[in-house]
Amino acid sequence: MTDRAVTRRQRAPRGEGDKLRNQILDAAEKLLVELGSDEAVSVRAIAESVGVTPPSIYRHFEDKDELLYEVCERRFADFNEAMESADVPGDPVAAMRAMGVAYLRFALGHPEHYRVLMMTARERDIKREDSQGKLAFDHLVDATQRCIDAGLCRSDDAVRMAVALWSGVHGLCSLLITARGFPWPAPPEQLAEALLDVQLNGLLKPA
Amino acid sequence: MTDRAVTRRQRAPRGEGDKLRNQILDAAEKLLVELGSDEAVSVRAIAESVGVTPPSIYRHFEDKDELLYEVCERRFADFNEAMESADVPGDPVAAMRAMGVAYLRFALGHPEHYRVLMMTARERDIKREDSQGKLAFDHLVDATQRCIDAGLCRSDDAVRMAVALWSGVHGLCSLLITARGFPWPAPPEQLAEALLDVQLNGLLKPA
DNA sequence: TGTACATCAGTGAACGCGCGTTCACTGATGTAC
DNA sequence: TGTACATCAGTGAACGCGCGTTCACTGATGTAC
Repeated sequence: MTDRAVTRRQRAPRGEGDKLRNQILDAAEKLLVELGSDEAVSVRAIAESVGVTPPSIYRHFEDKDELLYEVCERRFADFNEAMESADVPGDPVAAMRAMGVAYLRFALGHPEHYRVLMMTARERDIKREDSQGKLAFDHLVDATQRCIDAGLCRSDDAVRMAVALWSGVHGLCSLLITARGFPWPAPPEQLAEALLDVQLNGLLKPA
Repeated sequence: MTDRAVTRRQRAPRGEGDKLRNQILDAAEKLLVELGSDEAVSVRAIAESVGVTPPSIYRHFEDKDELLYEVCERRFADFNEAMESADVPGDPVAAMRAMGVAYLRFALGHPEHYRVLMMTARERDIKREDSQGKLAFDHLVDATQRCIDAGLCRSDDAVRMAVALWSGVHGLCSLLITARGFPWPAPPEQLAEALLDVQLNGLLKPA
């Protein structure tokens, strides 16, 4: 295989080790989305798709788990941005609804990331309290607290209310992702609207 | 290994092929619960734990997927029984609440089964419309319809309302199962009560 | 400016593994005559 | 009652696979003198 020698990757100059690192993350993300599950993505396939040998991966990531976690965490930063821009000041109820819709859009737009990060338990994740997922939840608690402060809610426990909201939206997203064969009575966005109607009616004081 | 010949399993008489079949299901279930995921359970481990060689499995099940699916489906029959006994006639609102609690109890009591059946997408499942999961959903729709018939609900779309309820309870269950490291503000049953308060307040007409 | 040297990103080859599944078979159980 | 035979549950051995990871290495890039 003299081809090998010819195709051999140009080694990155000193300062630019991050270039390959990012290429690895990009390739891993692409494979994750194509293959639909983190277990279907192999280190070997990632290496091949970058044009590098498998051991190179280990110069940049401790192991496969860390690599895939970082792939998702990176995309979840976008998720948090989407949540933040949904969370407009002013009407706190409208903000909560907008956040719910943004959540659904993100989850259904990136179902594989969502699955890996929010529907898969791994030992490592349990240790990370600073994950993007936690950040997103904090936003939700803030928005709920604003509703409480405006005197709009039945309860004054922002955390529990946020858990209820999160449960509903997460539940809908994960069911839509998992049970694709289920005879859903309406398209996702409509189901989300109906769900949010229920949740908000339940959280807020009757008009 | 003359030991092998000594330990060799007594072959089942003609009519009793189901005996081994059930032993296989039992062993697979035990392993599933111990190991916590369907991928961690191997056909070889199941065979060994029954005291049989791996190929024997294939006399009783088409492949691994079918075996594990049946393990869960079998347990989900219990789930449906629990849902049915929760669904007492009389007060339809109380019935819905009781079904929600029964759902949570089952999911948290059998998290591995729940994960395999309700949190994992597999090609095969999509084809099965007669699964126990679908049956459980139908119960929920029935209970919701009774609330509607009693003139208690804001909406008259039982299916959409049931989807909203299911989303909430499933969401809470799956979050509790997946995010075990999350700083939950209360024990599961209390979170469920709070969630059901929200959901029912949201579904029902204000008093 | 030129040469010897250190650095370290990426390589090639292999490790050791467990997996799901197939195949031709064995031999106890039951049946026919 | 006794013998030849069919059945078929379970076996033993192997197939072929892809996996994550480790290891000693190579050789271009950059640095010191």
